Amino acid sequence: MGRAPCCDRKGLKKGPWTPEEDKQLVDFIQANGHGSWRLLPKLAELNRCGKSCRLRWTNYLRPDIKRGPFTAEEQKSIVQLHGIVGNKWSMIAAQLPGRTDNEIKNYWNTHLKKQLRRMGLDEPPPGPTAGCPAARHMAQWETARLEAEARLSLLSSSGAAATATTSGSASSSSTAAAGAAVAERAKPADVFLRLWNSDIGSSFRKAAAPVSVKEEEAVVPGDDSSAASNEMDAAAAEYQMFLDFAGEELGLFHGRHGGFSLFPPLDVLAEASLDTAF
DNA sequence: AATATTGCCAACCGCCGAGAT
DNA sequence: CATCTCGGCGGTTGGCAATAT
Repeated sequence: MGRAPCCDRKGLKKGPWTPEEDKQLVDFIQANGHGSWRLLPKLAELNRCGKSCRLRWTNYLRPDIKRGPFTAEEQKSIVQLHGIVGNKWSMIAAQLPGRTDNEIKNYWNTHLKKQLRRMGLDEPPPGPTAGCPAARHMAQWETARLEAEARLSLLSSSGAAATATTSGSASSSSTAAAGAAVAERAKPADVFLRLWNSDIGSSFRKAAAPVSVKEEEAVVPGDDSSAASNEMDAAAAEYQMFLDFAGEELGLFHGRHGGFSLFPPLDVLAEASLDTAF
């Protein structure tokens, strides 16, 4: 019953790959394709588990992998996407051509997480709402919102007097409202703001806010948590609506724009071509 | 110069869903 | 339908390099 065993787990080499092993693997895949990873090590005469070969190929040897430091645009995309989908590294990687999920995960854990922590925007401490995706991602959401506002002031400064709202991470919904007002006047091709100012964004904000506040409250064991639980469910539902909206309306997770970023480059933004965004 | 500490990242581990038998 | 593996994913770790003391 079932398939044949994956591989003989005895005597297989582990640890860092040597240049010779790399060459063997690359030569074989370029000549034959990887086909079945289970059979590959035997066919390529590698003393490695198929899983190890797959990992080495996808994370390091693949010819289309982009090496080198992350660009500012890539960093932004990672932060924004992480704010939306969380630790779905493969999903984030799919939007960043040439980058692997492992690379992005490492970069997040070693660089971006620290940056956000310095800004006071790291994930909330474990608590009663730790499992609520809406609460968990509000900090990153806020990061993206602040950038949208900064871009708005740049855009509006060319026409009318700029009402810059870059007041830092402590800014509240009032600055969001100010940003929305400017957005209404400027009609920018800003995907984020369109989303933020939509009914979906509005209901998401309303649903998420009480959860964030509750997060700071201590929970006494034995308390009736059904009310809080209901709010968590509501916030999660709103969050799901946002995800659906982002995915279906914006083509966020289908690479429709080829190399996704919520924020197009400023020069593109200045041309304000809505057709390219939707 | 020697040692300790910190940061980085390649690779491993364990879990899970899909699919084969 | 049950059982089992494969392939893929996210979390974690170990070792090396860089930096600080």
